[in-house]
Amino acid sequence: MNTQAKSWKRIGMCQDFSEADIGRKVTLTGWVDNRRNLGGLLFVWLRDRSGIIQLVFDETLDADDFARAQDIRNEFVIAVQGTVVARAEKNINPDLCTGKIEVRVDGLKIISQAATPPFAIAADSKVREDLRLKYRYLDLRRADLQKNLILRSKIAHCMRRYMEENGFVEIETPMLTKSTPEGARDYLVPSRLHKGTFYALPQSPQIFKQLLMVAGMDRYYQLARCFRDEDLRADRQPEFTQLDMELSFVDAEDIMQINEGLLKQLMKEIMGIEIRLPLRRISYKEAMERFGSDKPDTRFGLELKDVSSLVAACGFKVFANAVKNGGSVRGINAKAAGLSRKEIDSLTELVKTYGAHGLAWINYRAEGPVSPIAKFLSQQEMQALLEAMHAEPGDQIFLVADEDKTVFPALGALRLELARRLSLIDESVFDLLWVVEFPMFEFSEEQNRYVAMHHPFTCPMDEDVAFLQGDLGKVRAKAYDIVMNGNEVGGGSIRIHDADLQEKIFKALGFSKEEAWEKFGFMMGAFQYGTPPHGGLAYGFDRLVMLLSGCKNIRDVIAFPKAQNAACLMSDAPSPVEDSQLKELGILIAATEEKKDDQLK
RNA sequence: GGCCUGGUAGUUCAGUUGGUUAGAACGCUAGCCUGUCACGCUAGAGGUCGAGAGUUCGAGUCUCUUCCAGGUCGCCA
Repeated sequence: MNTQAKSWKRIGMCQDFSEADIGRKVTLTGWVDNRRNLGGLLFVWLRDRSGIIQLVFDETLDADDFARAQDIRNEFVIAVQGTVVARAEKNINPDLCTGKIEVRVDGLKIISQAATPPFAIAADSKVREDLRLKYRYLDLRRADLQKNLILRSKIAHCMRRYMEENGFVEIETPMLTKSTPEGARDYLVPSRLHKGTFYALPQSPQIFKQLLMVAGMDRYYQLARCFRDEDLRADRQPEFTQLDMELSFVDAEDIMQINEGLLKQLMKEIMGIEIRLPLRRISYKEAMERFGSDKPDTRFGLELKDVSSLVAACGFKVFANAVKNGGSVRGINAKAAGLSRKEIDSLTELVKTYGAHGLAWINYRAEGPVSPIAKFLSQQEMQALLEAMHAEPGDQIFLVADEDKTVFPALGALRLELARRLSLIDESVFDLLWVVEFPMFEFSEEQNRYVAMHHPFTCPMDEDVAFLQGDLGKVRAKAYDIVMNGNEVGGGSIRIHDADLQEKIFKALGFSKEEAWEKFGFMMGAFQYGTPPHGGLAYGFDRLVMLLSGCKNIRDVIAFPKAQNAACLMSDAPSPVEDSQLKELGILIAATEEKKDDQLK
């Protein structure tokens, strides 16, 4: 071999080379992406994180090397030495960044052979999700996933830079923390030194960041790992990352302003989009009434209309009763939708999953309205209804009648589904807005009491404090969510820094002073020693990256995500542990069905 | 916990009313090939139809149970 004495250290990555390097002697390393063997001539695409460059092996190569080149297979890791040469005009590949050049190989080293991968390593390959997750390290070789992780890193860097420039200090908070009631299920970690007790992994750094304000750190931020033991969704993983921040001596206005600055910088640097400030703000009430959602997608219309008063006295019992019982009848006008009966049936199934009992519809044809509820309505009632819905011939009206807490989500979901089916969403638009004036409390049927909608340290709006002794449902919070394209990407609030007010809130939530001290004592204790007014916000970092990368699933922006059942298909976590480990922790596992079966054998 | 969709070759999928030996493309193996870039040509290997039970003369196809994956409602302060 004529090149043995030379170094095999690469002098650059695959995509670093261009026509400017023609004639240059190079050493390259990477994975074999693809090969085309023409007998006396062999083409290999060499791939690394940067991209692809074509290698040519031909008769000018040492005979030994050429023979070994025949053994090269996809995904082998190789090193080559050679010369960058120009491609003839007719051989230029316009789809490749390096398509005008190639490397004429004069030395080959097979660094690592590869078994045939279980699926093709290609950007567009459709592969079963469980296979992708089991062989995640191969899946991550795909250019599109690598692109996502690189974008994720860029976004994190952009955020950190903005925070540092604005006087924030990055501080790490503990992962082994105290389990607190309220909120999501905790992931628990048993303690060896204190048998029978458990740490909890943080659902968020909430309490610690507030204590940092008590400590006088003034402005804190962290790219914080968080854990919630709840069921997964396409945009929800059990462990995830937040950009978390907390600021002292601020009001909601200050926090929104500083975050608008962050969003502006982010959109400009990452997406090349100039957003106009200040961002739109709408109240929770308005969001629900107009869009049926507290995270409205306002890139399209199809707004909800309240027609309760028009049908309160009509002959259709479902409508009349809904209004009589304090609920409402609301509708959406699907302009010129032209949906078939079958499609309407599938929409009915959709609203039923949100608890609606049915979906009333009206096809407003040129010759008049056609509807299964037409026979229950007088001509005047129908006319008033159509007018209220701004109906024109060709439109389809959909109506849901129930309690508001059912009507809103049902119509909110229907609105999104209609937009998808009618292709009303412009995917190139980024729609950012604040939703403000959230309710402080929501009634939990399960616990038969009011619970904090955000968390119990959220400050109520000044003008609503009086309602704390009365109608808790009326109390609004100094809380705000940032919504992007119908997704909640961040949320926060002004916190309570006044012990008396905090006590009132706990009382409203049904905690005695003793209970509150037992659960949150270290925090309430801290607040006795001089607490600045403070508030903060946290972004769902993974979700934000997902939206900015255009991905539909949060797994595609996380290096090693969990499957839908929260398991890691690659490492097989969670898994049983050795009995000795359990013994050391003082833990006994209650017999499961499986174990009982084993014992019977 | 509920609902919906899917599971057939290594991968992506087709498989009609239950009926002969379950197919295609890509990938893989071998051979040929000096300008390929979705290389081409020839030949070949590769299947517990997710698993179990049932109906039937006969099940990839029908029924039940179950496992796995995805989506979703509940849940996610």
